[in-house]
Amino acid sequence: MLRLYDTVHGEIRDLPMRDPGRLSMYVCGPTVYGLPHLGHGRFTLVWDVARRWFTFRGLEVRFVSNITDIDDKIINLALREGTSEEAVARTYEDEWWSAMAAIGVARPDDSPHATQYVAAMVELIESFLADDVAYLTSDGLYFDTSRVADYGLLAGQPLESLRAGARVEANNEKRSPLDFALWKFAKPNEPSWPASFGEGRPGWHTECVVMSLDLLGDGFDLHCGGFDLKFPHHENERAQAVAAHRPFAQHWGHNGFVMVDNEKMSKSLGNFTSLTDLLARTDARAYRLLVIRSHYRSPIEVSRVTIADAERALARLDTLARRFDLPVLGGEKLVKGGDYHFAGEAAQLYERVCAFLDEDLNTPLAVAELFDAVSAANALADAKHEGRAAELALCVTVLFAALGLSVDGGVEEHDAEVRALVVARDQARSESRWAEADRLRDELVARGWIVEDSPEGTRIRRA
RNA sequence: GGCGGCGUGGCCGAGCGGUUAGGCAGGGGCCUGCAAAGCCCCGUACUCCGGUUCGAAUCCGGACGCCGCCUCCA
Repeated sequence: MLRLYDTVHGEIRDLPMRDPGRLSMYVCGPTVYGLPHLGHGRFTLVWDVARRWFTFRGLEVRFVSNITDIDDKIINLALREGTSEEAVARTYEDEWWSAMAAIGVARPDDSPHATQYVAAMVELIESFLADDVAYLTSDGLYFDTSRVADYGLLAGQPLESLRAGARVEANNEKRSPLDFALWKFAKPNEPSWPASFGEGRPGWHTECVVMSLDLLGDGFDLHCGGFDLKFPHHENERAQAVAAHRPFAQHWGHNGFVMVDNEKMSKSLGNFTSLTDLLARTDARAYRLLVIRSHYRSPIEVSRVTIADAERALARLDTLARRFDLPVLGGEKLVKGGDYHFAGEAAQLYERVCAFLDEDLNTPLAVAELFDAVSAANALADAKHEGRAAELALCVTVLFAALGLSVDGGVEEHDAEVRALVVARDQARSESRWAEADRLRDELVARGWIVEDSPEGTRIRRA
């Protein structure tokens, strides 16, 4: 049974399924006005891992994640750079998808754009006006949060207490500081859409509720995002669904932040590293390993030290792949558990890892178990139990692949000149000309190779 | 001010009542022509102060420190 922590109930619960065997999942996506940073990388990795694991376990997952392509930040950037909002959104959406591809996050089944859903949003807002749940101010339409009885459910506190904690608002026409913009009237030269209540653009909270319900339907299963979206974003999405009398997400999942020097990484703090920068100097798989080594709800510390640490751990896995000549699995194609059957130690490993992951995606325990299995496989092979060792090693790669981590021994290209050095070294070694062998090794090292001896002779790989 | 969370060995990071988490780094050994890789062994850690218990990192109370949300935010 697959279980997952649910924010509303504050406990781990069975994963709900409106249709047994099929899981509908919505993850709040990015606003495309800048390069994706490590925080975006974490939330996409976390939910990509979840999606992959649920798929591995036999569920048919429908995974939807939006692109917010109209927003104040986009407008401001377009103004600053003297370009159009469309151009800004397109540029950074392209950056987004290439970063996602680079870190191995599989494409959503649907990635709706806010600008494609404006008409539906207008319709929803009209119904709010009709029901007196929305009201007009000079700069737009607002949602009256007092009309939702259980407002504050996701925040975990009652409306009154939220209201008391709210800071000073710029807009004093709001009835409550908690009320939020459904629609912002267009200012000169801003992109806008027609609406019966006045030309303008939608507020952020309205798009996700409209798109998720449209694509996944009433009462869809799972709605996910970062902890910071819990309130007010998810609260407000939910409030609108309630006001529209539509059953909303049955289960809410939230992931922890990426921390830098014990502070949340965010654009507003300016302490972020873009994924693009990270990928320029790091194997993307190391970041995934770093992410799955801790629990998805915990904060993770990301620094050159922790990334380097993960890179070395990853090298240990790749070494295993090289030793056992393991297939490279994973990638864009999601792995299904039903395709594999294991015996002996591998079967036991499989059971244990599944038990950990089925219970609130406990990736750190699963990873620890898998690293134990790496040692075990090597030890078995050292003891000449080749068959058992190979089976266990294969199971390790299958389970890592299930989490989207491709263990890869990496066959690397080398030219004839390098090849000649390797051959010459093997020759020297076979004749016990050690000084010559060491000289040839030094030469290979100088060309950027790591040299290892094996029963089959000199093996090299990129340093 | 309200709500939530956290403080674990050199670092990262699990565990949440009794048994080695795991990784990285470090030390010793085996293997190796020497290495590398691999294997084996090693640190005996849980902010502090009380309490509950036969037994607490794990439960309760308090103190201190830190973080997050309440405003755009993954």
